[in-house]
Amino acid sequence: MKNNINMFDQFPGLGEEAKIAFEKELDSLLVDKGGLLEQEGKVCDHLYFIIEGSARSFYRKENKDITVSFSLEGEFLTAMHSFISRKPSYENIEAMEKTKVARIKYESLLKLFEKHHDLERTYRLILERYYVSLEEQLIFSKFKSARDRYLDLMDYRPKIIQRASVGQIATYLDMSIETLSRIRGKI
Amino acid sequence: MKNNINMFDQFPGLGEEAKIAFEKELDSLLVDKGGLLEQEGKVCDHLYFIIEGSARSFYRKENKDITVSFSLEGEFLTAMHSFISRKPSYENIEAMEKTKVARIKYESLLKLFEKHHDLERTYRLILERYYVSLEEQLIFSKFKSARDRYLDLMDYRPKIIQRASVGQIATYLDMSIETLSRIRGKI
DNA sequence: ATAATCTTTTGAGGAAAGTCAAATAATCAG
DNA sequence: CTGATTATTTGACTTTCCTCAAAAGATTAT
Repeated sequence: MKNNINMFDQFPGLGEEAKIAFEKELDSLLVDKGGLLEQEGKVCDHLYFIIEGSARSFYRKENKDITVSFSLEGEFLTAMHSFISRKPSYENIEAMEKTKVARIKYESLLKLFEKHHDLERTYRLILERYYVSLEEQLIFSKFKSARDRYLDLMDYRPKIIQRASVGQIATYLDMSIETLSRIRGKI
Repeated sequence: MKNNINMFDQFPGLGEEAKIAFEKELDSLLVDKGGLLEQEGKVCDHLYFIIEGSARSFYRKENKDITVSFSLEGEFLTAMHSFISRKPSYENIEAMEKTKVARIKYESLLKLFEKHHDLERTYRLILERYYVSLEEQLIFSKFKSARDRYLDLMDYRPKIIQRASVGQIATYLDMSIETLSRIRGKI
């Protein structure tokens, strides 16, 4: 449990009772590099929290894939669209290295909301963060050139540049591998 | 009040009490074409519901602007990023024609949440919808060519094509006015 | 260690969409 | 209604980034 402690640090409003009830519903999971936490075509039933390691969310289109987000230790993660809508996901989530996650089932979460309104609030806050980061990503992708998108990523999330491959970063920044490689060469 | 009735139709789980309490906190507003509901630099304090008319959310970058979304009658609307984070907004929201909105203050909403948990849930659902549509927009902007983005908009939201200008649609679809004009010419 | 595989870099050429400029069409104010 | 302003279309040219191809560099399995 020591590992999970920081999970709630981000949500000071949460009462002891709710934390305990929440933790009771968690189970934990170890995934190897390249292993899938979520797969397109299936409804996403879990909200994850990364204890150790990192993950990548991506869509597949024909042969190429499009990275939507990278997640590191201490972050919550799910295929939000499917988790929300209860429809099959278009999203895949894979571990970028050996990764340990805690996770809670959608159903369990809804049940907890009935008893613990502060948990529903916390979930709302997670959702809000998700929203904010998505919006930032959208704006940023529209305003900036390929080169600036890369420089921004270096500023904001340098760890990702260390931990993801050029190919993965390229699909995240919406440019070809070759373009990214050339940009990196000229810094 | 007759006008507002459909506001809750979208949220069947909501109890009578909560509806009444919510409506008590609403005030309504009439904005002329081009009038601003929200302005960059200010914290967004309101959640809006469009009773009649339409609105456009956009960011400004140097001289050009970037349209993030269009909203029509029956839809909720706010500068979500600022509304959530309580930081100054980068977003502007303008009426695209003479527009009637109902709105509730952020503070009022939070107070209502204390008493009416079903309202907090409804708000969560609004947030979820916001999220889903944003994600769809992000994916769609990455997967598709300029031409396909336009064809998609025609399919999904034909009313927008009728009501927004070529310039506004172009900034929404992230292409130049000229490119959009050429695409329209070739259909 | 060595071959086999996968990833990244580099080069050449091409496609998509952008910019600038001018012409045409639509809208608005008096 | 008419001139003035604003929006849209069209054309010529440029830029950005993509694709294809091949070489160089890492990584992995045997």
